[in-house]
Amino acid sequence: MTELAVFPDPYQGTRPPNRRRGGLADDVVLYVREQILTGALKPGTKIDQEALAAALDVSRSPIREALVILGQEGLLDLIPRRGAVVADLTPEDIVDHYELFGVVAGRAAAIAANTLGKDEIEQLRAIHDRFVDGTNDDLSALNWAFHRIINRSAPRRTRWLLRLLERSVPADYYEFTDGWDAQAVQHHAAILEAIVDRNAEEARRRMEHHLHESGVAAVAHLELQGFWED
Amino acid sequence: MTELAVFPDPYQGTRPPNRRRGGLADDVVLYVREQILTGALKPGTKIDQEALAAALDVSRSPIREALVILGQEGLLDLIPRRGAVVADLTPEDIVDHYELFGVVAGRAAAIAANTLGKDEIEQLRAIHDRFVDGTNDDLSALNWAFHRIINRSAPRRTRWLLRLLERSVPADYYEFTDGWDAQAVQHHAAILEAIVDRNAEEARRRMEHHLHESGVAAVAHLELQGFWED
DNA sequence: ATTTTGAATTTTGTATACAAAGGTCGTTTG
DNA sequence: CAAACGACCTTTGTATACAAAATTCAAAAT
Repeated sequence: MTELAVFPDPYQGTRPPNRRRGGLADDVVLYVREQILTGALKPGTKIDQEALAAALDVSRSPIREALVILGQEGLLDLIPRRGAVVADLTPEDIVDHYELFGVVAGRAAAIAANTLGKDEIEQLRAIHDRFVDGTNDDLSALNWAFHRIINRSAPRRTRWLLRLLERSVPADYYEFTDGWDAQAVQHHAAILEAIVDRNAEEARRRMEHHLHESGVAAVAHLELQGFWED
Repeated sequence: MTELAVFPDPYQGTRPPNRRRGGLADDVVLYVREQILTGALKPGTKIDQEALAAALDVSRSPIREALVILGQEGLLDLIPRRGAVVADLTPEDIVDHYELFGVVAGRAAAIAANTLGKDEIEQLRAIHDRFVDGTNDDLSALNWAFHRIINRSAPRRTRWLLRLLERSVPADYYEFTDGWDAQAVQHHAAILEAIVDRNAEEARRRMEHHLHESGVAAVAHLELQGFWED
């Protein structure tokens, strides 16, 4: 099946060119997740394993493993002996999800404020400067790099949870929501300032606020896209 | 294979007596998770699918689905074409995990302080009173009931994450750690008070503190059990 | 003696086969 | 006419078979 690059790939380039990453299940996960998050698969829709297998030209084995993963992510409801259905994703769910993202990323920001080295703070500032500039760069990559430096300072389990929360939610709103870049620049600036000041509590609050606003933007984006039509 | 009841089951009694819940994969998950969390399976140990299948007398299909789930929970590292390895679980990981548990449960507590009805608060107080009394009751069940009422008030996604965080960590420390019951009573009392006072920020702080201390207790319990020996 | 190489073996990943539970739809019965 | 029943079909869950990658281990080369 075709490989769809939906999210930034930290392993980019570090992997032999034409070698597949994981198994077919990973591809199925990416495909179905995309279908759900773009609204192509509406909540309540039953996943027909056989049909999906036929459509993607794989057997049911990798399909089933993919469904298990998406079930764990909360994007599918797996009902024993009755199959998988697309989970209900209301605006409240999205807001709630980003709120959770906020408290976890906020924890990471607080840790970053306490532990980031002078050099890492310089990196952060350099990335932020390019983000402010806004020309000659992929903004979403810079946004990702900014958060990456902060999150890297958090302990392992926190990084694990951040990755999980990042996956199961639409990630392309910042490319389309009008005025979001300007807002994000403000937020990042405030977060950076708090980190420079070694003010952990303020860094936490500002990161929570940033993610809260991200949630609002994500909901607006989905509504505009007709995610909740019909 | 034998069914091992490790965690409290909210569906207890609401399900036809002799009917299995999910598939065999669920049983495998419970079994392997228990093996990992009790230290029977040490970090770094490779999971032999064939051997596990033989040991539990099932085929590799449910085994593989179980490994995927445990991989998502962070208890196994799944390396493509190379198999599953028991993940490293250091004291720092446990502490970090409970800290995360804390910020999420803290969010739930804050919401509870704002939204719980008078009747629900009465239920909470009733359960807490029995918890304080300490006789004629299963303390761990009461502990669970206390948190359940609070968590029920949180939105769906938050409840989902709480369930996830609850699973992948040892849950029986409170039965063995000396003096834990007394501490838990104090914590619960403080949380209840903040909720009664409709003081959301205080409820959050106290819940975070409660989970933080739980993490400390969990680490102490694991250390006492020789979880990190050899 | 250490490293390298490559066939044999093991183990994973995927496909297919089979058993059983769930759903469908027409018939029957009150 | 509505509800209950049941034979038929569909779909899931599990087992098995097969292909390909990884590991092992012994022999050869440096």
